[in-house]
Amino acid sequence: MLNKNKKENLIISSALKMFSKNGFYNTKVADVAKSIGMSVGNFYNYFPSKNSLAKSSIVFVSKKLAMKLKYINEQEISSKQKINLFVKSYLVFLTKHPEMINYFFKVYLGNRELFCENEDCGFEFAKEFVDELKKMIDNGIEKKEFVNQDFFICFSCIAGILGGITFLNSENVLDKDLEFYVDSLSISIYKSISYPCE
Amino acid sequence: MLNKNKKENLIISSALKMFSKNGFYNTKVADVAKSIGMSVGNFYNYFPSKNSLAKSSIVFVSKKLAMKLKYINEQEISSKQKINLFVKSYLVFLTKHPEMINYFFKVYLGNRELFCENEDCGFEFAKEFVDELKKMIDNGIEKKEFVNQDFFICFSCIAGILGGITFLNSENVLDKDLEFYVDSLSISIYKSISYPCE
Amino acid sequence: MLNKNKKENLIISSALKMFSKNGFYNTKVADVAKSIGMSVGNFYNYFPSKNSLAKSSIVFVSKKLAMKLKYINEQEISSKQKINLFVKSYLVFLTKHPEMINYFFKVYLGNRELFCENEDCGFEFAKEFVDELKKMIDNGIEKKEFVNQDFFICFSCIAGILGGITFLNSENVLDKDLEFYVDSLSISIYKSISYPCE
Amino acid sequence: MLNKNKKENLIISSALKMFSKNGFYNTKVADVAKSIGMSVGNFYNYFPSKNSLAKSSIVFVSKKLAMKLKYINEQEISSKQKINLFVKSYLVFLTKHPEMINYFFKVYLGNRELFCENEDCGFEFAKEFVDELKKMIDNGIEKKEFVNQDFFICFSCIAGILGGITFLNSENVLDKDLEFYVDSLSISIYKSISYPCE
DNA sequence: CATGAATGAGTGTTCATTCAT
DNA sequence: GATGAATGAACACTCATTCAT
Repeated sequence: MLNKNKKENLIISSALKMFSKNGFYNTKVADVAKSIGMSVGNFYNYFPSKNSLAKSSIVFVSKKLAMKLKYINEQEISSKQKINLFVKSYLVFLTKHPEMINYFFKVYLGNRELFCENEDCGFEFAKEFVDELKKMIDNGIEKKEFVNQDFFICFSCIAGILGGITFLNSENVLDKDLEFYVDSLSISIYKSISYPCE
Repeated sequence: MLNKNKKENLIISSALKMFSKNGFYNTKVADVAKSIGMSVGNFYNYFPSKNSLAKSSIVFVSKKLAMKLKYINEQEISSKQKINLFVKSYLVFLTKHPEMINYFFKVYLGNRELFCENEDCGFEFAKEFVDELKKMIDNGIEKKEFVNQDFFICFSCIAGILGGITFLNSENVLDKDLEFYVDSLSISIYKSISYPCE
Repeated sequence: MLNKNKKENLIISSALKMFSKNGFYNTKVADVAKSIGMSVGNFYNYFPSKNSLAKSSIVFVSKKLAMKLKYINEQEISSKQKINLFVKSYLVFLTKHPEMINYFFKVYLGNRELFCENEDCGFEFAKEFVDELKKMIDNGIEKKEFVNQDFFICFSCIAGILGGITFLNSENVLDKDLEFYVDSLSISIYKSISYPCE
Repeated sequence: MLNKNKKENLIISSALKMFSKNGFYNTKVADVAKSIGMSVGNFYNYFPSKNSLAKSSIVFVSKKLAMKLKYINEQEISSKQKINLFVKSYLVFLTKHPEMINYFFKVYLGNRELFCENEDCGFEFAKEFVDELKKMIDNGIEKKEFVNQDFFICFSCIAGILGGITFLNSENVLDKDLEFYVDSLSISIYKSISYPCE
C-alpha cells in the first residue's frame, strides 16, 4: 500500500491537471477523488479541505521549480548561461508538465483569494521558487552581469517573460514547439536585465 | 435617467472592482447589484447572465487599453519613445484603475474557462488591445528598431514584463510608487526586444 | 401574500411539530421547507440557518407560555388559585399544542448545545417565561403564601412537576385525559411550596 | 487484560461524559473510541452501533440509580425518611457523577427517537429505576403516608422536582452546593405527595 | 423598467460503519 | 482482538436565474 505521503502526491498530481484545465471552482472534490479511484470521504483523510489541496498543490509545484533552479544556481557558469539553462529547463518542464506551470500562472496567480486570508500575504506558498530566483538575480547583480537595479524589475523581466510565453502556449496560439523559443527567449530575458553592449 | 449603455457601464465598473478584489466566483450577482443600488432582477435586464458580465467587462477593459495604445501608435515618434509612453500610460492607468488591469491579469487570464467555450478561443475578448499591441510591434520591426523575430517573443516581453510588475503591485510587495519604475521598466522592455548596442 | 413575520411563524409552527416529534437532528431543513410547500432556498430567506430556527422556535414558545402566565399573574387572586389556573391553562395548552411544550422540554432542555455557545448561557431563550414564573413565585412568597425559601426550590417544584407529567404524557403512559390531573397536580404543586397546615 | 464486560463499561463511562456534555449527535464514535485509546474499528467489537451504546448507557445509569433506591427501600424506616435519604443520595450522586444524571435527563429524555422505535415504548430502558421508584411510592401509599392518588402524580412530583434541580444545576445557575438543597428539597417533595397537616 | 421572493440543482464536508490486514 | 483506511449516503447551505407583481 502507498504510504500517506505518496497518496497525497497522487492526489495533488491529479488535482493539478484538473484545476489547471477547468479551474479550481469548476473542479469538484468528487471529480478529484474519482480521478484516482478514491472515495470522497477518503479524500478528506488526506486533505482537510479542498482549499488546503490547492495550497499544498502550489507548494508542490513551487518546490519542483525551485529544485530545477537550485541545480542551475549551483553551477559555476555565467549568469547568461544560467538564464539559458533555466529557460530551457523551464520550457521542457512546461512541455512535460503543463499542468504544473499552468496551475502556477492561472490558479495561483489568478485566484489569490484561495491562498490569501489577509491583504498582504505575498507569495508565501511559492516562497521556495521565488527565493531561488532571487538568488540567481542577486548573484548576477553581484557579478555585474545584470544591471544593478531594483530587484522587482529583474523579477518582472524573468518571471514575466516566461509567464508571457506560458500563456500563449496554454492558449495554443504558438505555431512552433516550445523548444524553438529557447534561445530567442533566453536572449531577450538576458538583454532585458543586462547592460547593453557588453 | 441614465440610458441603457450608461447603466451597463456602471454595472461593469462596479463588477470590475469586486471581481478583481474577490474573484469572479466569490462575487455574487446580488453583491454587484447591491453595490450600485440595483435589484437582482433588474440586473438581468442589462446582462443575460453573470458570465456575460464577465465577458463584457474584459471587452470594456481591453478597449480602454487599446485606446491608450492607439493614441501612442498614431504619434510620429521612435518605437523606443512609444514604449516609454506606453509604460508610463500603463502604470498611471494601473495606479488609477487597478481593478481594470487586475481584472485583465487575474480574472481574464486566470479563469479561462469563463471566456472560452472551446479549446482554441485565443484572446478574442482582448482582441482590441492585442491588435493594437501587434501594430506597435510590427511597426517597430518594420522600422528595424526591434529585432526581426517571432512576434510571440516580442509580445511576451512587453505584456509579460508589464504583467510581472502588475502582480508585484497587486500583492503590495513593491516598496515604491509605480511611477518610480517607469523608466527602468521601459528600458528593460526596450532592451529585451531591440538590437543590443544600438 | 403573507408578510415576512407571518411566514416566519408558519415555518416555526411546522418546525415545532417536526422537531418535537423526530428531534432536531432527524429533521432536515428540506423536510421543514417541504412541509409548508416552500423551497429549501427560500427557507433561508427567513432564517439564516437551521440552528437559528431552533432558537426562534424556543423564543416563540416561551412567549406563548409567558403570555398565559402573565394573564394569570395580573389577576387579584390568591397564589393557590393562580397555581390552579396555571396548571389548568398549561394542561389545556399541552393538549392543544403538545409540539410547543414538548419542544421546550425535549429539544430545548435536551439539546443544550444548540442554544448555548458558552458554558453559562442559562435559559436565555426562555427568559420571557422564566421571568413571568419568577414573578408568580416572588409574589407568593411576599404574600406569605409560599414558604420563604430558595427560589430554585420553588422553581423546581413548579416547573419540575409540570415537566414530569409532560414527559409521561408524551410517552403515552397516562391512562386518563390531561384534564383529569388538573386538580391533583395543582394541589401537589401548591403543597410542595406552601406552608403545611394552612 | 480487561474482560469484555469491563471494557464495555469503560466505553460507557467515557461515552456518558461526552454524550451528556456535547449531546449524542455531536459526539462522534471516533471521539468516544479515542477518549479511551481505542481504535474505531475495535469499538465495534463491543457495540454493534453508536445507537446501541446509547441504549446500553441508559441501562447502565438506570441500574446504578435503581441500586441506590433499592438499598433505601429495603430499610425499615418511614417514607418521609426514605425520601430524605433518596434525595441526599441522589444529590451526592449528581455531584459525583453529573454525567450519569445529565445523560438520563438530557439525552434519554430529550432524544427519545434514539431509544424508541415505535410510538409507545415507554421508559423501557429506565425500567429498573422506574420500578424501584414505583415500589417506594406504592409502599408509601399502602402505609398511608402518601395521599392515595394517581401513581403518575406521585411520580411526577418526585422525579419532576429532582429533574428540576438537576437542570438548574447543569446550567450552573445554582448559587450554592447541591448538598445545601437536600433538606428543603426532601421536604418539598414529601409535602407534595403526603397529606397536609400530618 | 424595477423589485425581491422563490426556485432547486449543486457542492463541500461529515461520519457511522465496514473490512482487509 | 485490534487497527485505521476506505466507503458513500446524507445534509446544510449557496446562488444564478426566473417571474409575478
